Amino acid sequence: MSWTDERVETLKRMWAEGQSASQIAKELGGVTRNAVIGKVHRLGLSNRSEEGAEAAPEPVAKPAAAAPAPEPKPAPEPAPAPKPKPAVAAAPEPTPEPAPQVATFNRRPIVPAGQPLPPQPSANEISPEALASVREVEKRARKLTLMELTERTCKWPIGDPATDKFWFCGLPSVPGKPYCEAHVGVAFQPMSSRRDRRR
DNA sequence: CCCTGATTCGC
DNA sequence: GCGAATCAGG
Repeated sequence: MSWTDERVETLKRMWAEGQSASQIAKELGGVTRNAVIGKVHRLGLSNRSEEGAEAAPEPVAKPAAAAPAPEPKPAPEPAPAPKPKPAVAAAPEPTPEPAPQVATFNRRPIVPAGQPLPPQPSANEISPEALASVREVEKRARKLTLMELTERTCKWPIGDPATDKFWFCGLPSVPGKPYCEAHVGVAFQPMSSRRDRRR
């Protein structure tokens, strides 16, 4: 891979946005973070501050709600809409994943108005052990913020996104999965037997 | 250990 | 110019 104008442009844009070198490298593909850093320096924009330009935009975002996919995969064009919904995982998983139930047990989840929440798993069949495990593990959640999540941290949302009482599990995720052991247990269920009979 | 950017230096 | 290796740090 070489530094085509287009790739350089993407690099510049992402760097300006506060994306890390490794993130940029992933986006571009075919290069390592070292390459990105090297290029950044050669371009002379090592310092993220730009004279007479934007007022240093904080890294990525400071969402009041939630802005999931920190990885705008394609399109070097559009700015990543920081508006998405409580959906989180970016799992290349074919497994049916019943959107994480965001908080609340005795109440219908309070969704930040607007975005339709994906199909609720509702009263599905999750082993009591799994549920117990989840309750247990959530007490030890690292309570990470959106920006603290990495590919190795559990991205299971805990709490109500509409309030301050919201964070992500953050415990070590199962390799290849977006969640920790406990949350994988409730997130990934086998093709339900007869639920959903038709269609 | 995970991650960050910075620097060096052979290519 | 490029980027792996290395350094320095959180």
